[in-house]
Amino acid sequence: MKKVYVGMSGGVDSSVTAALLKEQGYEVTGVFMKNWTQDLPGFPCPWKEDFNDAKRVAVQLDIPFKVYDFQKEYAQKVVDYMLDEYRAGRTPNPDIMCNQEVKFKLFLAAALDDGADMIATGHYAKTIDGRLLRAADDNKDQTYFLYRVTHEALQKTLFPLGEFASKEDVRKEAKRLGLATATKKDSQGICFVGKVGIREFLSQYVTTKPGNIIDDLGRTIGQHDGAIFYTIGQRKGLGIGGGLPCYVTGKDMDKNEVYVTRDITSNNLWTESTKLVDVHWITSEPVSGNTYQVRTRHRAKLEAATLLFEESKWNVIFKDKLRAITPGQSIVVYDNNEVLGGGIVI
RNA sequence: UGGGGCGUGGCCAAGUGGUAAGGCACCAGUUUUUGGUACUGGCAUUCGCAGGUUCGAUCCCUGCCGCCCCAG
Repeated sequence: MKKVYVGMSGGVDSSVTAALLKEQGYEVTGVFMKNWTQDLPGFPCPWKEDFNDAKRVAVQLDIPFKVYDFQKEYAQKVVDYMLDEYRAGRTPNPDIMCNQEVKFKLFLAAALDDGADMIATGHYAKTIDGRLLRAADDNKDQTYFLYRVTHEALQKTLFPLGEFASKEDVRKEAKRLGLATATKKDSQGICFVGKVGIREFLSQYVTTKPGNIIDDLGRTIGQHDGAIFYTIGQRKGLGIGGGLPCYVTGKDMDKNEVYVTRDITSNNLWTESTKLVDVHWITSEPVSGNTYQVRTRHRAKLEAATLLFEESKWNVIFKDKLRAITPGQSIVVYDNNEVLGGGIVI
């Protein structure tokens, strides 16, 4: 009987994951990863609540329950990474880093060390022979967040929810199983900051100064309270009225300037190609010159793009120009249903 | 201080005698395990100010204030 350690966050998805595996005959142990516990002014960190929910479900399922404390590593690998990227003027994706560094590295290692044969999470994805495949439910597919997980880690991972046709089915399953978390609301936003906006979070760690908002004709048309808060394609929060909406097209951290356009078709907003850094390919790299499907943000539709390896860098040439391709964000490459890997926009 | 034009919510902007369109911004909500996007809803008892005409004025008249343009 295989021993599986299931990462239980206290949400429905991981609860169902644990329950299903147990039902399938695995020897399941629930593990709550304690990654972040700090409160922010006005926003208590929800970790305790989540912990209680996870524990509650473990008791219901009558499975062993453990807590792994990764706070130190999480702060370093995820939060510091995120802050550094923002300071550098890029827009990072901390959840991708969390999967790479914490869930599918630290957690996996600790679980194996504890005697586990496999780990499992409530991600909507499939894995076969250490390959990563899109979830059956295209609407919930979370492979975008998982492209940096290694082949070796995937070989020891189970994603039971990948076969579900919809989130509704997962909820039904949770109800059928009578899980305490069956009706718990889905979490959104960066996992560790909970309900807090990224803006409030960053404010705690960086000092910011007001600066100019400049349009494509070089005119200063407004003021912002810190370039770090803005990202490419952003519309809200600029406070500029009159005429058409404004979208951020770029920023200069040294000058503390934010650039915008009112022209939704502006070339500053639409990109036809980009280079990737820190690429990660799960089993093998793409064939240079071939066309694949890429995803430039979670839940964005797959877009055709040609991958070209030139001057030691992977270039992505989109079939159609894409909106708001943002440095620091990830582009994930798909070969039909399989995730080949991806990289970070330079 | 001669001529012309304008002043509608934070911004842009319709209306022009019958009781304030629309867009942007903003706020709220929905969607979303990143940022962001998108979607839905809310948002001027009031039209620079003061008088007058009228049953009734943002719309007509007078004066004042402010702004712009052309002449200078």
